[in-house]
Amino acid sequence: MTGTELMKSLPKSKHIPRATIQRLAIYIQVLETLVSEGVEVISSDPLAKACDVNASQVRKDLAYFGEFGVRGVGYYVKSLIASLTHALGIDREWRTALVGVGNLGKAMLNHPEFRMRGFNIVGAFDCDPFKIGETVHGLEVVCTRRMKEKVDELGIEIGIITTPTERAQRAAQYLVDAGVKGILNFAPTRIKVPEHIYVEYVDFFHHLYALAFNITQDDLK
Amino acid sequence: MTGTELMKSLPKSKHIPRATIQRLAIYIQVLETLVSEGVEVISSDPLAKACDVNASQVRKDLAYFGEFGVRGVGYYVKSLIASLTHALGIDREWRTALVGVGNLGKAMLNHPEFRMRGFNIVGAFDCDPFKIGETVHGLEVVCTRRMKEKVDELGIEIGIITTPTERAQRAAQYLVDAGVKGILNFAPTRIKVPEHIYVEYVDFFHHLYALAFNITQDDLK
DNA sequence: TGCTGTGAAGTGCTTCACAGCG
DNA sequence: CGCTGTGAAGCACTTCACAGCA
Repeated sequence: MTGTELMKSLPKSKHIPRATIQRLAIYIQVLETLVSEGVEVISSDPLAKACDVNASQVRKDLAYFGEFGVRGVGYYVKSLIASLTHALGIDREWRTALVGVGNLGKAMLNHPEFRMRGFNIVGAFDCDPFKIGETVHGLEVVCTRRMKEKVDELGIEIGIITTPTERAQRAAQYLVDAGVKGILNFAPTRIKVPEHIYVEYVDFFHHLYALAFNITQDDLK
Repeated sequence: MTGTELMKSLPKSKHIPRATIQRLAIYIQVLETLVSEGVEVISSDPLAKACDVNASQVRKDLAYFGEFGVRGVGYYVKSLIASLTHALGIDREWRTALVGVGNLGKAMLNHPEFRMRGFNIVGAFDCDPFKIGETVHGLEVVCTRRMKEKVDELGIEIGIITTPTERAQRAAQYLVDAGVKGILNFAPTRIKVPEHIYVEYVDFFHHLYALAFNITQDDLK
């Protein structure tokens, strides 16, 4: 399927719910598993069950981006993956920079899936003089102050913050000043950035809180 | 404030939206920052701004759990934190087990905030014979097959999966069989568990997809 | 007076139900 | 005939607006 074909199947310019985007990521994940199992076609019902959502929800979500299904048949798995990755804008390379080369930062730099999924970490920054110059997974750790220079040079659009909590805001400021368009923040704190910069938070504690709450509720019964 | 006082301020038995629980975690995060800045009282409006939500939303969310505010004044920060952590059930120790001692797993075992926030990682499991017996951050890595024994012995209620994608389902099965009540899954795949087990997913790629989508949309304009 | 707590109104996402097409 | 795509209905969360209390 070509890019042109994909483009013409974008009839909607309506606002797309954030929840839909989140589910799209799940659909892609499940569809990739299906490919590895040799499944070629799937209808909305089993796909929905595998994703823990309603079948109408699946069809409606997909319909925001085009008509990908075949009536009476279902969706061709591989072509649907292609359509969805295109719709999300992840069918290309995204260059990212990581700030904060601690335990978590190193784990991310060594994580093979970033490259596999097109989110190349091409810059690693830290403000600790003992870490600067060190090579982690083939990448030289550079001083935070040289961020703008590197971001421009390498065409970096997304920043990943893996600093300790107290240095997250400063890392965010450096990334914003360097001109990134989005930030993935692993530090367990809110960061302040200008309106036009997108921030996504990865906070395991929020998820642990949700687990604790649900388990506690159950135990009360 | 005592536990008894907190209990009596739970007048609602209505269903609490999941979104509310997620925001509660944010409120606690921001309130903790306020404490460290020496702020003693805050009203819903500035708290809402700091959390990027509507002030009514804050008041309604808090009202699910009791009446914590003082009219004409606002909320006492420290006492509100106490009330909210109690409401979520995180004002106690939760014992957790980690499965998969790779890069990410080690980063988690070395992450000081787990203990700080009461989510003690007291068991570390792996199926790799070269890793079994190794000590990571003072914890001995134990064979996955001994999970039930250890979970019972240590009173573990929550499992954390940091295995590679393909071993996540097996890890989940071991955890379920061992009797945990909730699972935090870092592997980028859906896992199948019985109805009564809670699962939370931490998937950075989903967040990166959202960033990529938003940035792409902006660039189109 | 100032800010909370909350019924009522508003909004947007989800689910239903079925027309329409392969 | 089976399954998609979609208007309409349903439902849940969010925001408004103000009564009520410190």
